[in-house]
Amino acid sequence: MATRLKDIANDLGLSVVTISKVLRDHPDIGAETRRRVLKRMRELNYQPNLAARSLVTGQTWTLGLVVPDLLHPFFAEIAKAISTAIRKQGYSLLISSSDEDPDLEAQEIEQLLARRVDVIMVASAQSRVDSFRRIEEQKTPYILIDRRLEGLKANFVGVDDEAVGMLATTHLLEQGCRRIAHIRGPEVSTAIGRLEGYRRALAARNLTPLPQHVVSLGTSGDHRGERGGYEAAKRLLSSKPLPDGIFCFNDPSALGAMRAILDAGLRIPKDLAVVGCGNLSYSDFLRVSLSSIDQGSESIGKRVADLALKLAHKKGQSRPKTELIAPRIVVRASSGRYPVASA
Amino acid sequence: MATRLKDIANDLGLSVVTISKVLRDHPDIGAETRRRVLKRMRELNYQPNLAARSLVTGQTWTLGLVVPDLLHPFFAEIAKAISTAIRKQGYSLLISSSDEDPDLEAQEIEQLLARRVDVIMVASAQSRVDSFRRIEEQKTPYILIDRRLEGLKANFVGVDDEAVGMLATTHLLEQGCRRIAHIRGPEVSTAIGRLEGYRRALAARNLTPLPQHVVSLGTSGDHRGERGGYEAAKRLLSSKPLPDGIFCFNDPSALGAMRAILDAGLRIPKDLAVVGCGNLSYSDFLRVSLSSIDQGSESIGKRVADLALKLAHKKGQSRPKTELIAPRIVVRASSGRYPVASA
DNA sequence: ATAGCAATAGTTAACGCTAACTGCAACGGA
DNA sequence: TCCGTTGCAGTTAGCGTTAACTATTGCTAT
Repeated sequence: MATRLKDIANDLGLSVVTISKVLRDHPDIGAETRRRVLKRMRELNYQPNLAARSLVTGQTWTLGLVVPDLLHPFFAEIAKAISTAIRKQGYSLLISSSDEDPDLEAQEIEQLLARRVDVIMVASAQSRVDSFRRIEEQKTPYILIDRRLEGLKANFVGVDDEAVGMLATTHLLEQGCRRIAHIRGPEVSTAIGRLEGYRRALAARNLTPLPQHVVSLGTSGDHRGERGGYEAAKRLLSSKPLPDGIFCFNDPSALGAMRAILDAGLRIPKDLAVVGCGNLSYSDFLRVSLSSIDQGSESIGKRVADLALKLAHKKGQSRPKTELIAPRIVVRASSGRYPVASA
Repeated sequence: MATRLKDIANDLGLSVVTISKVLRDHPDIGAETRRRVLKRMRELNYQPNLAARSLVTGQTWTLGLVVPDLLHPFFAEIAKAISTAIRKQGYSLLISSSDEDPDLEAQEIEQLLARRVDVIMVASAQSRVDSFRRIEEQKTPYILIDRRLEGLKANFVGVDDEAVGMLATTHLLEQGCRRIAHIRGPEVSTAIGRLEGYRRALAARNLTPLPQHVVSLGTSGDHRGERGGYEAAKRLLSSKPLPDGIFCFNDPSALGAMRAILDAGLRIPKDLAVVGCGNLSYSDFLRVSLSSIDQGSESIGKRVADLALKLAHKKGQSRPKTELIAPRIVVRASSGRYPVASA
């Protein structure tokens, strides 16, 4: 069916190895022979069988990526950036979506190990490290994206979540908010980091958050958090004293929260300012455009890719690297500095 | 490093083939032997080397997907649905984003061919069929998603674009619009089909669109079409007579168009009703929530996956299949039936 | 002349797995 | 008793490629 080295070798009266050497730019081939071989390769549209090559070299020229949700623009953008960056080097990308399910994620990681991908990249939904120990056993390099795991010394690329929390909270403080609430995410490093940043920003002004002003999204409901944000905000709206600003774990939860606030007849940002995190593409078109922390997903993707390529090429273990991306804030109507559509 | 069949065979004093047979549930293995082998496999955490297996079977248990843009929720959802559906059968998904660039897409297809994926699935940004002829040469089954190509008899799964155009336009007619404009997309099958549906819906009421009421998004600008929609709408707003309804090729262009309309001081839907296509996730949260045609991307993904699995298993060629998904309309504020936020 | 080397091409074996066939013992029916 | 069958395991060969040697020239330096 497909052309093999052997076909070219037969056509030209050469040995298979000679053709293979031409393919790999091996020095000990004469100019004329090389020319003939290359010509015939083009004619037959030769494509090396990567399975065969992998079998002997141990490299697959394939990287594996596991994300919690491909639909989430944050992860989609990372995936896209990785794909673009590695393409040039001849690598392909095996992507799977774990649906935020730790078991599914573990299963996917096993798949990637079975396929002997050169590097595994995971934005993990797990809290246990078992899967990663398995990866280490197989001596496959891996990179954690966005979320870290306790007790795991691994390569990591992600946003500086504490900086995220501080940036958002400090911004709200600067807008004049004094009773700032936080809708926090699940028990993963990102949520913990943002919560910590929120606390530290308040502490820097000698403020302490009221217990009833830190509520959790909960794990129930839709995966993106709109519903969770809606309900968390409703709880905040019935708390006393009423908060005058909310820093939301992510943009979907911020959208949910804004809906709850508007439904309750309050004004954004006049009565309550809102800041999200993620800076989703459609923020500009919202009823009240959402201020948000940009996590630089494209740059995360790019740096994951660069690190992955580095790991793919060097054989031995190397000391785990941590790359923190600095977040930046994009201020829109929901936190007040600009004209407000809903006012 | 990783466990091989040979290791298990040595441990148990059996031959490699016996182990391989257990692995594949071959009948001629005794119950006791099978038990011992399975036990040892679990202990050693055995994972078959898929490269080796592929080499001998000719199957890679890998499917390839090329989309124009992973960030676009339509394609992201398709990718996710495919990934979920094929996982259960032990297949993995190689995904690449062509960035709407025909040359890049052709290159990616070559990559997938070199990797001998079992089925190639493409939402194509190409207008030429060369790449697909290449796929046919290699006798790899393939499926076109969403966009068809002229002169290509291929498996196709996508929304019925003419129905999309008719649905949107008929809806606007029912809302009382009489001068309905269309912001059309590029010269690909989807845009052509929707335009055709738009024309037919009008024709069914003995209406003909004015030439100045069919404007093109253009290829320039950002890939999602917000900017294009904005500018196309501005052209429409300076045309005479002013349209009273716009059917937009996709949601981003509808968002752009809505911004242009609001910027011009007009009201949606009172002065101008707008319908998009794609039913993006955040439609509920927009300044004016956008009526949109839902293309059933999840069901497209599911059906692509099912078809792909079928193609992967049967060896011979089979007659190309076409599966058309029926679109449905989701009516929101931008086309009037519901209370309007911006009014 | 002739060891020694560079330049070029070929030989051999192996990567880990599976398809197809062969071997052998035990059993049952004629 | 003998043969055919059935149940179970092993042997052989090959998938397409590459790593690591080996072989054959012809040339240069001694």
